[in-house]
Amino acid sequence: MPTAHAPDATAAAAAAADPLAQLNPAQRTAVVQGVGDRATPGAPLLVIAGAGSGKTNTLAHRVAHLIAHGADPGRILLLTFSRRAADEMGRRVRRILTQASAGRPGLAQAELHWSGTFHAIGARLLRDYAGRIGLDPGFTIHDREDAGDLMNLVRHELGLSATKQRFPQKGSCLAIYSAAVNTQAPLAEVLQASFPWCAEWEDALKRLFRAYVEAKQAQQVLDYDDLLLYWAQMVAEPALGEEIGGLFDHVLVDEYQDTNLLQASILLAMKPDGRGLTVVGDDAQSIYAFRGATVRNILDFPAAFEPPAQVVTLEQNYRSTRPILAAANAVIALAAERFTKNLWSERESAQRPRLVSVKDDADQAAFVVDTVLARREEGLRLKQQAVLFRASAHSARLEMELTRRNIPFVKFGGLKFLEAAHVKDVLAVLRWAENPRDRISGFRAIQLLAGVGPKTAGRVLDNVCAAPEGCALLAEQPVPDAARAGWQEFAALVERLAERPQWPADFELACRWYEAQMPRLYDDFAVRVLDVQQLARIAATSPSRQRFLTELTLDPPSATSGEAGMPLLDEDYLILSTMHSAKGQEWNAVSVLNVVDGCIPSDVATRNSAEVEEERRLLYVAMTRAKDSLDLIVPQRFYVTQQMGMGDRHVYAGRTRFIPNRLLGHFEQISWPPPPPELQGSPASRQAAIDLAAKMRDMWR
DNA sequence: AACGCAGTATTTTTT
DNA sequence: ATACTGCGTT
Repeated sequence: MPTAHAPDATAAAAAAADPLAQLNPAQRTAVVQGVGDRATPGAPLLVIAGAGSGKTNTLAHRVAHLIAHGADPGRILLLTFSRRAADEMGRRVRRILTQASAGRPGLAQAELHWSGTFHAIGARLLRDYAGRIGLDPGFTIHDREDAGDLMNLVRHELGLSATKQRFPQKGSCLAIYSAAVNTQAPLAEVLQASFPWCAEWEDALKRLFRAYVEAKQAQQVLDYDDLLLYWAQMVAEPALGEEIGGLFDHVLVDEYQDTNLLQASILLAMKPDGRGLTVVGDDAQSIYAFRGATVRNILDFPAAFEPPAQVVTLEQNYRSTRPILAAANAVIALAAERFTKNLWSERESAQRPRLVSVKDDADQAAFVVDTVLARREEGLRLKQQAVLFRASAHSARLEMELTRRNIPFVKFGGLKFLEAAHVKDVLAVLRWAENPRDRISGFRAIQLLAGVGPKTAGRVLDNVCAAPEGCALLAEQPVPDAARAGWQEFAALVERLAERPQWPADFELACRWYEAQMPRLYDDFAVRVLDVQQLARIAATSPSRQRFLTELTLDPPSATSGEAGMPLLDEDYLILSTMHSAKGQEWNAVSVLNVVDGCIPSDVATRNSAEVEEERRLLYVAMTRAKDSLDLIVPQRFYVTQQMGMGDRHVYAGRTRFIPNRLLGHFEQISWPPPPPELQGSPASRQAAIDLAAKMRDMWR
C-alpha cells in the first residue's frame, strides 16, 4: 500500500534524511518500539493494524530500521501469509534501505535470507535439520489432493470403505485429521465441535490416522500439516528449540490473526521470552478459522509474556474514502464481538458506496462489464479495478461476458492449475523420480501408460518398494504384453531422471514423453498442452528439481487468466478474485458480486454463529479493499448452483443479513438497468418492453 | 486386467 | 468441469 502522499522532491529528500518522516506517530512507534542502538532483540511487540492503515509499509520500515541499526539481515525471520507478500515486503525493505543508505554502502545490499510462509520456512528448516530428527532430507511434499489420495488408499486397506454404515469420505477424513493437528485438540473434541455427524467413528478414525501417518513415514512424504507439525515437535525439544530459535535475532509475523495454535506454539518454542518477536495483524480481518486459525492467538498474545507484550494500534486508514469506511465500519460494528479499534479516514468524498439491484446473474455480469468499461473511459486502468466474490464459481458468468467482449482479466483464487489432471500427471512423473517411495505419485505416473491399470501399477510399486535400490530394476518389471514397448521407454526415462538429475533439461524430457501420451489420454489435449508449456516456463526459473517441486506445491501460481495464458505483464487487465485471495490488496474501484444471503454468508457456513461471524468479517475485508468506489451487487434471484442438469431452479434471495435496513443510509441504492429514458413517459409501453426482453433472455437459460 | 461408456454426485474459502 | 461408480466389452 502506498503511503498517503505521493512523494515529491522535498519529501524524498526528507525520506533520505529520515526514513520515518512520512509515518504517522503510531506507525513510527510500531517501527522503533524496542529497537535500541545496537538492535538487540527487544520486548515482544503486537501491532494491531486496521485495514488500509499502512501495515505492510510499517512492517517493512521496522525491518529496515532494525537492519539500519545493526541487525544482521541473515538473522531476521519474516513470516508472511503468502509468497507474494514476502516478495513485496523484501522489495519495500530494499527500497527503504536504498533511500536511507547515503554514506552507508552495504546497507542497500542487505538481503533477507529467511522470509516466506510458515510452510515454506518449515520445509527449509526441516531439510536442514532432517538428519537430526530422523527425517530423509529428500522428502517430497503432498498437496491436499495427494494427501486425500493417500488417505483414501489407507482407508481402503483398513477396510473402512466397506463398512455397513457409510464411513466418512476421504475429504472429510483429511479435514478432520487436519483440524485436529492444526488446533492441537484431541480428536473427540474436534469431532464434537466441527464434525458431530462423524463422532461415532472416533475409534476407526484414530486407527485410520495412525495408519496414514505410518504410510507417510514409510514413503518419506510430508503433507502441509506435517511441515508445521514436525517443525513444532522439533523446536519443542529444548536443545533444538534453543538452537533453531538462536538462528534468529528477530522474528516478525504478518497477518497474525490468521495463524493457528500450532504456529503460535512454534513461535513460543523458538522465542520463549518473546524477545525479538513482533506480530502484526487485525482481529477484524480474521478469515481463516476454517483451516484452524484462531483469533485468540492475536488477542492473547500480550499476556503470553511476562511482562506483557507492548501493543501499538494503527487506526488511521489511508486507503478508503470516508463514506466507504463508514459503511465498512457499520458492517463490522454489528459483529458479536467488539473489535479492538476504530478506523478513521481523512479522505473526503461525496460518493457513498452503491448497493446495486439487478435482476439476475446475467444482468450482474452485464452491469459489471459496463461499469468497468465506463471507468476505463474515465481513465481508470483495468488493473486498478477488481471484482470480488465469495466462491470461485460465482464469477463464471462474468468470465463468459468478459471473454465475449474481449476484456482481458486475471483471476486469483480457486486453485485451478495444480488440480488439472494433466498438470498432476507431469508432476507425478517428476515426483516419483525424485522420491521412488512416493506411492501416490508412482501410482498415477505408471498408469499413464497404455495398457497399464491399477493392478499392474500396484504390483510394480510393491516390487520397487521391496528392492533395496531405487528403480534399478524398473525395466524388468512384468507388465502386460500390450504395454511392453511403451514400458521400456518409460522405465528408461524414470531411471534417467532418478539417477542423473539435470535441471531443467529433465523437465523437457518428461514433458516430451508426456506430450506423446496426451492425445490418447485427453480428447482436448490441445488446450492442455498449453498448461504443460506454462509449467515448463515455471520449471525453467527453478534452480533444481527439488526446489521446483517444493515451491510449486507450497506456492502454486495463484492466478489464472481467461483464454490463452497469462496476459503479458505490461498489458492491462481486470482483476477477479475470491474475497480470501483479496487479503492485503487494494484497488481504486471494487465491485462485490452476489451480496446476497446464501452467498455471503455462504449457506454452507451458517451452521454456527462463529462461522457466520467469520463471513461477516469476510464481507468487511472485501469492502475495505476499495479506495474510491465500491459497488455491492444484489441479484434479485439467482440460480441454484448446477444441481441437476440445466434446470431453471432459482431462489429469490434477499440482500445479505450483514446489511440490514438500518445500515441503508450508508449506501446509495440504484437499480440496473435504468429505465430507458425515451419510454419513461409512457408506463404501459415501458412495462411491455421489459417483459418481452426478459422473455427473450429466459428462452436461452 | 484394462478400458470405455454412461450415469451420478459434488465444489467455500487455501498453505 | 471432474471424480467416482457400475457394467459390458476387449
